[in-house]
Amino acid sequence: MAEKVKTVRGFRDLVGEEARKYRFVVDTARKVLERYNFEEVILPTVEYAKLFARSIGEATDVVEKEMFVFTDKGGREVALRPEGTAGAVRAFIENKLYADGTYKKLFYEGPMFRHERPQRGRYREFHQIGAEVFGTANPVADAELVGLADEILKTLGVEARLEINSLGCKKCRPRYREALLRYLREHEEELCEDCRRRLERNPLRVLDCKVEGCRRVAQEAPKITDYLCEECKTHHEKVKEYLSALGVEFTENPYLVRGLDYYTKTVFEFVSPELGKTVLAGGRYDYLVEELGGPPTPALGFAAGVERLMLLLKELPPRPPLVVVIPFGGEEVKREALKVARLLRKEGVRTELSYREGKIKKQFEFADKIGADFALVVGEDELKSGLYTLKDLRRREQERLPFEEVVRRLKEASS
RNA sequence: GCGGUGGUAGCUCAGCCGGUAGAGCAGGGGACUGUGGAUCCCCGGGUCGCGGGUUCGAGUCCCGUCCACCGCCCCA
Repeated sequence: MAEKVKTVRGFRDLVGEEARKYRFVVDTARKVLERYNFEEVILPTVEYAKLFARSIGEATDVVEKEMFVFTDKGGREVALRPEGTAGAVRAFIENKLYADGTYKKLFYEGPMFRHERPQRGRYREFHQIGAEVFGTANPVADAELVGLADEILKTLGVEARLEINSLGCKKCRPRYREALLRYLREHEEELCEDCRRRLERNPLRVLDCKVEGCRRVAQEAPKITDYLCEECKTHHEKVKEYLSALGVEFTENPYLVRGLDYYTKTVFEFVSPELGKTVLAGGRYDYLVEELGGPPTPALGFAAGVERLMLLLKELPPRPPLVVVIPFGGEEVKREALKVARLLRKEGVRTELSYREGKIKKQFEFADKIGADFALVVGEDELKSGLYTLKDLRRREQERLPFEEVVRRLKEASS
């Protein structure tokens, strides 16, 4: 045999049940999003690399070491998108979606790419379904967006606990950063190696380090919520108030910081206790549109990890019942079976026409093997009498029925 | 990127101190000439992940490499 070509590391096929799970997650999320009047945008997978550097942040891990970057034939640096928000913002600006002066609610879905070590629930090509709201600073939007996320997870039957925090704005975050940095410097020798490195670059990250010593230091660290300016504080209080009004349960986590630079004010994460991983996360990014060359536009959004949600699905909705049409006999029978199968499909019945030849026993074995619920025998006797043999393979009972009755029964079973 | 575990039949795995590969399930055929999940009989199937080394001889030992999984970092 010739050499087998395999998938690239971290890339994979979704086959059979995996494909159905993927579809179920995406379709379910889409239905909820459409009920909230979000509109789909279909975005490119490749963007100029600088888009991500400027939005996510030069110094973040995602940009620094996880992007698939390459040079195109014109010598431009392009990248496979590592997340969806940057592209959505770029599209919002490029298509001038701000022009009518209202706010815009968009969603997208598709593959993202990060060059990381693959493991369970983490692949180099993974999929996200994301939602973005452009053009409102109203905390009602924050609460409703989180509520929407909550509804998607509940509809999927996925359990996750919600954590929220506020990261402040241009006015208050620098003040907090200074205070935190001062505090962390005093305790530098208690921090792990990684965190000492983080100190200058991204001191907020130290707060959610899992190393014992760092956690102790973080416990006593100044909390951002104590440093919020009036506007941010009010915003944060309102978001919590509205969430409670919606009946969405949450816990406040002052150490929740997120790894991307563009966040302001509200940030949130839904964490699955079963996976020990975040399945959906997002927040507000009030300066990003402006920073990417658009008009000043407050905005917020989230992204859900499709693969992670797939791992948490308890059950898939069943496929509709399957009938196998079994031709038994000569050419005339095959012609009839072709027509019969087509008519059944036209009536909405999931139908497989058996291409097997030979003993009828083999035909039934085939029907059984592919998981059929019914077998419909089209043989010489059926042609003569006009009565078709319909067998319920689960109950192991069969009847000879006129075609109209066969259709009626199968349609009923399919509904 | 770092650490750990593992790759043997389609699948799950066994294979001892190195002596040239096995089980169960799955698959194909039959017992059973228009009826499937049970039973019995028969059968096919393997570059032991890949490359190199040690050895008279390597699935087994050594080195490298690829891949998967788990943890770390990070993240959806």
